[in-house]
Amino acid sequence: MPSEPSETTSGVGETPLVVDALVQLSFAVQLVLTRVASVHDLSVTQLRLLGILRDRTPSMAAIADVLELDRSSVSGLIDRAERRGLVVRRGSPTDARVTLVELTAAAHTLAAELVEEVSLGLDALLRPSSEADRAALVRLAATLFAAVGPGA
Amino acid sequence: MPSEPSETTSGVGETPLVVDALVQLSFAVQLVLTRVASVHDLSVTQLRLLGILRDRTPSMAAIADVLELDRSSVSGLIDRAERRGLVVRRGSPTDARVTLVELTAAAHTLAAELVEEVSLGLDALLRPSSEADRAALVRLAATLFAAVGPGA
DNA sequence: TGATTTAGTTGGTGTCACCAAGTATATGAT
DNA sequence: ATCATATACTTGGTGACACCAACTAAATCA
Repeated sequence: MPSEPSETTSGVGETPLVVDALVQLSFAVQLVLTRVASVHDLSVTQLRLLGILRDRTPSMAAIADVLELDRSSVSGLIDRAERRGLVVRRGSPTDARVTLVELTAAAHTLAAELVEEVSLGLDALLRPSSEADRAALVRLAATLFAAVGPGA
Repeated sequence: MPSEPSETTSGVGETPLVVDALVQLSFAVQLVLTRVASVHDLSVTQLRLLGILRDRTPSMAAIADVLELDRSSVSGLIDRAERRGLVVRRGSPTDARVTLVELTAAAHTLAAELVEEVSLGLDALLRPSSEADRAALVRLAATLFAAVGPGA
């Protein structure tokens, strides 16, 4: 539950502290993403989209799966991205039903900048933490990643 | 956000891994929040709002500060929450300009359920990780708050 | 008192996410 | 080979959310 720093009364199991920490951390990261995105006049979703397309050219359906969005949501998302010159729709050579989505050259450049800026923002967030704790975070995310699957 | 060597990063060395981990983790948490919220027909923002109001009765401005939202966004947020019987607007006895926002009894009950469900969801996420890594996560989040302060 | 700041609302715009319904293409069963 | 069904994507409609600019009302201070 997104609460403020302290106080987590109930809490199931015996891990309210961890739960709070996770939620807080998550919102802090989202805030960094939101800020970086907004500097470039993008939404966090568009930012995420660029991240996904940096090394892939997936179908609409594949994008919907990764983002856990409805297909129609992806249609709109790609419409807007296309209108802004960030992506191009391409037909699939093997299946006339599918549409593949590809980053434009300009968007590739932009994506690189965004990665840089997000890194800077998150580094700032992590700077006060110990190296050991950061390593633990990486392990934790890797474990989680194995269970849940690729997210962004 | 997939990684890429972020060259110019000032302080930390092998940054991209940690950055990736953080972002992945953040989206995984948001996904849990989104699901829990949607089961109760709420948005993540409303969920967050309930979390904040659980132990406070802040002014509109204070809510805007904590959530880092525009005041007008908070107006709309509270409008919708009020329409759904989750909160009540109360005038301040000391300053006729300010509006205090309070959870209804029903919303208090709901908030407790939500905390429960989020805890379950996040516990599931963390289950495969070691106790030591979870402890590191808590430390990390705590450090982060000391530096950045509440609000995220 | 009169000017300025602060609190909150309203109106307008754009993004985003959903659902239901529709088209087109592929696949499977008979 | 054909017909039913499944899959890929789009369209239209709705609502939430977030922003900005402009506005009212109440405090503050000069």
